[in-house]
Amino acid sequence: MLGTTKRDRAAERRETTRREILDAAWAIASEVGLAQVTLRDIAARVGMRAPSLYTHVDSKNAIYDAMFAQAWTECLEVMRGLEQNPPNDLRATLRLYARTFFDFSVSSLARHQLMNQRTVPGFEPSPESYAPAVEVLGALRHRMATFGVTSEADVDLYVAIVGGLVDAQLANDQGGERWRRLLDRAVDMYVHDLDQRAGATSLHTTTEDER
Amino acid sequence: MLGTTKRDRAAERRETTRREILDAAWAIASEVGLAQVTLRDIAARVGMRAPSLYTHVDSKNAIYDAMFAQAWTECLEVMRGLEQNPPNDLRATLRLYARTFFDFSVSSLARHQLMNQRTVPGFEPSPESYAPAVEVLGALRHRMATFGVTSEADVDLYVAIVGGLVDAQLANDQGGERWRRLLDRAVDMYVHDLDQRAGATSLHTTTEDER
DNA sequence: GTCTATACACCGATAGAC
DNA sequence: GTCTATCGGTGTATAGAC
Repeated sequence: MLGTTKRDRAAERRETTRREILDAAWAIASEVGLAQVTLRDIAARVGMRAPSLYTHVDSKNAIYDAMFAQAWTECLEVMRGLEQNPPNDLRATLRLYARTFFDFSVSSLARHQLMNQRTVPGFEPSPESYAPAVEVLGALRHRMATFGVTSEADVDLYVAIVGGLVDAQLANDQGGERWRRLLDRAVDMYVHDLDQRAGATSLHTTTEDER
Repeated sequence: MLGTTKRDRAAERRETTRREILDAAWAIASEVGLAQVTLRDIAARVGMRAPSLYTHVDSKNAIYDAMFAQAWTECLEVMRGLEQNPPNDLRATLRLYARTFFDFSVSSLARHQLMNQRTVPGFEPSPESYAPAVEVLGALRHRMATFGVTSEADVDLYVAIVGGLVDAQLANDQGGERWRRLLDRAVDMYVHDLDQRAGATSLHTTTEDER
């Protein structure tokens, strides 16, 4: 049917333009900073005037929202990729997850600020865009549960430690490895704490002392 | 001398006005958010027009800079206050420092954003304003050194852990205690790791300086 | 010295012509 | 769909009143 084809082509074109807008926004964000992205700059990069963007996006924050969803979706894919050939002990798993998330986070300051910090004044992610972020945490929770780590506090502590290392790295030694070097040590000390607690409650699920 | 008195009085008045401006900025920041502070709102609160502020401050970022210095100076005083009757073992000391810094940070979101996050787009603290922040870290370093903890990595890890807990608390459970409850556990596991390493390096627990 | 009015350049967003 | 014109908002520079 011709009508359908036409409509598909139009939708496809629309999609492409939207992609170009987001790509332009990412480029500007990584060049001059996330908060320094302006609609006029985005428009100029895709060959438009600023108001024309509004036929493709609802607002500037909608652009941030789409970028937020993109970032966390990409993160989710990276973390899901780890489930292919997973390590069979807790320590190696948490080391791998920590390093993967760390490297992903540290590889783009603008993206990390969008994902994890509130560096854009008025922006609050929509529930739909927030979903993949929740899923990343859910995947981690599920993975940890297979090793018997199920308590909220245990997961919270792991998340806080890894997040703290990421933040410290980006804030104080951007492009360096000063905090990255501490990842394995931090995980080991966390796992040791878990083992100790598991021993106390006689909930031993993993063999330890590999290293 | 009359001249001197007059000049003193003028300077005093100037100082007072400056204080009022900063107080107004803090008030607005805690009410509507740090980035939502506008010169016109500050001016209105101190009974001025926006441009008049420029006779007392150099720019809006200069206001942020002064607030940054205030915040870290206050933090320094709080942390210095702990040196009055200090605990005599490492664990208790690090627990105390962590909890004190945590509670200080968590008690004002706007202040924490200004001190530790880059939530204000164009703002970068001046070296003078940054000084008290460095001093806080220096005081911690000195305190830890009295217990033989001198390596940069050891201090870095402690800072990252505490900072990670603070960020997680403010980002995910503002006003709650979900991550605050993990403070002692985190410190204990950190101290245990230190002890283990001190044992592993057999001889020197204190003379492990690096870089 | 303090403050004001005015003005400028920039921002996100809207209205309406083509 | 894209444009121009414009609105209300921002930080800030400056000239001049008191």
